[in-house]
Amino acid sequence: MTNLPLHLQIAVNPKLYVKNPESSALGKNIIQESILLLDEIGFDAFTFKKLGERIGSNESSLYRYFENKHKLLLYLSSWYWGWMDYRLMVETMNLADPKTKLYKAIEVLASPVIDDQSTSHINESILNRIIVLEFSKTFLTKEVDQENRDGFFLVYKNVINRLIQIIAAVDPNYPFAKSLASSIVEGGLHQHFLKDHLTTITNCDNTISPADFYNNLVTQLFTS
Amino acid sequence: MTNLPLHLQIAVNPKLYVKNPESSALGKNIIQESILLLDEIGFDAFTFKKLGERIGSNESSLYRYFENKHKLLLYLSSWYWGWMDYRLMVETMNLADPKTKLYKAIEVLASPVIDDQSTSHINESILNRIIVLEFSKTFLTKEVDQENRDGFFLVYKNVINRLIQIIAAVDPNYPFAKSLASSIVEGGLHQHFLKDHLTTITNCDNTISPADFYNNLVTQLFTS
DNA sequence: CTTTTCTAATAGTATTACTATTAATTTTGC
DNA sequence: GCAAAATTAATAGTAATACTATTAGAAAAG
Repeated sequence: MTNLPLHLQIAVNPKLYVKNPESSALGKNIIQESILLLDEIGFDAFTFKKLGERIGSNESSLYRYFENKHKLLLYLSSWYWGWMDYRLMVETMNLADPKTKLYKAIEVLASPVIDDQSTSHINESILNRIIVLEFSKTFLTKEVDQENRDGFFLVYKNVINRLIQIIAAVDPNYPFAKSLASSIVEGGLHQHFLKDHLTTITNCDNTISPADFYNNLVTQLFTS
Repeated sequence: MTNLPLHLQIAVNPKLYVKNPESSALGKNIIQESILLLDEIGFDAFTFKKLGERIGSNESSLYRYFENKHKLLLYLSSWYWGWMDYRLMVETMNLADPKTKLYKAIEVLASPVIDDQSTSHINESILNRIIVLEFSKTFLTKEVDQENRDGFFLVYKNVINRLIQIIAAVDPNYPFAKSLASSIVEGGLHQHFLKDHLTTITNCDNTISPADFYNNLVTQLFTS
């Protein structure tokens, strides 16, 4: 497990918030409790009113941090992918063999997530459950093109670009590195969802992880 | 292109509607116009009031056909996957070679969709755009387990099970047939989305289809 | 020590997602 | 051909959601 050094902060696109939640106790509380509430009741039923009640603040106070719940979810997602990008970088950094590097990257991206104790108010393992269930909803909207131009998905695309580079190092002639990389990242989340909810259409369970599936896949794909 | 014979109807789980929309002109109109409106404004902004205005009916009339917009989307999805399942069956039926069968199945599932002129009030090509953008939202909910028990995803799972059988016929010893099948179906939609909105993380475009990516993948996977 | 900034609460609005009631129309059974 | 039953549609309502504007008090800065 890659722990985040205490002096390192995940920087999130400032357009995603009205006021930086990292800048006050209330802000950190909003992040911490929104993760728990989202996990409990889901994005659909989640409202700022309910979150306000939970943290003992007025609904309107939350609007001073986030324009709406969509932006809050984008913030949490951006934080998550920033954390993933950091882990991906650190864990693959000193591996010389391209294939070993790819296996490691898949491990980081598609294995179940364990909480990183070094970040106090963010529980990564719960955040991962939220990402599995809700992340797709951040881009499956009519506003995706505008929000993409605003850079809301930059961190996510960074993660995928990092994986694209790793794949290209294994086989520079493979013509679908981008599609494979986006498939692994998105498909990893999807297989996690299936193992919890639609168990008949996945081989993944508590013993077989999505990382096993993808590692087998790339092994077959890049046997030379 | 597989056209649907005029006497064949896609049967949808009756639990998805209050009154069968195929049973009246208003019902058919609701289906036809809901597809167009969903395509125009997306599921989030879609309301029964707007749809009612568009078809010249009162909002409350629509509630006699569908409990809410989530059920309407489930209905449209179920119809779409029923149509896909039919096409998959017909197009792969008489192919003896397992690999040819798999290639054909991937073509049907991951190529761009062309409208089937034989079904009057449903435009499959527009419906496909809706599925790409909105289908995930039918199952990424807190109610997924209950709705799965109610059989709301049976048709979708049928499609995937058909693909699992086809994969198993190519290589009975491949240990991830289920995960591969669900990856192809879900990933096909995702790659279509990326080619329209997040073009830097996919190799698919107007000349390369998601079917090309997946056909290359299974070719590498099942070289023997 | 006073001006500015920040925070929080109150109260409000427009829209959404429905439901209940009733009246009009259409279908059907005899 | 007509009365009963079923269907359809409109009106009017409600509770909740997703915000916004205003204001007053607390904290910080100059």
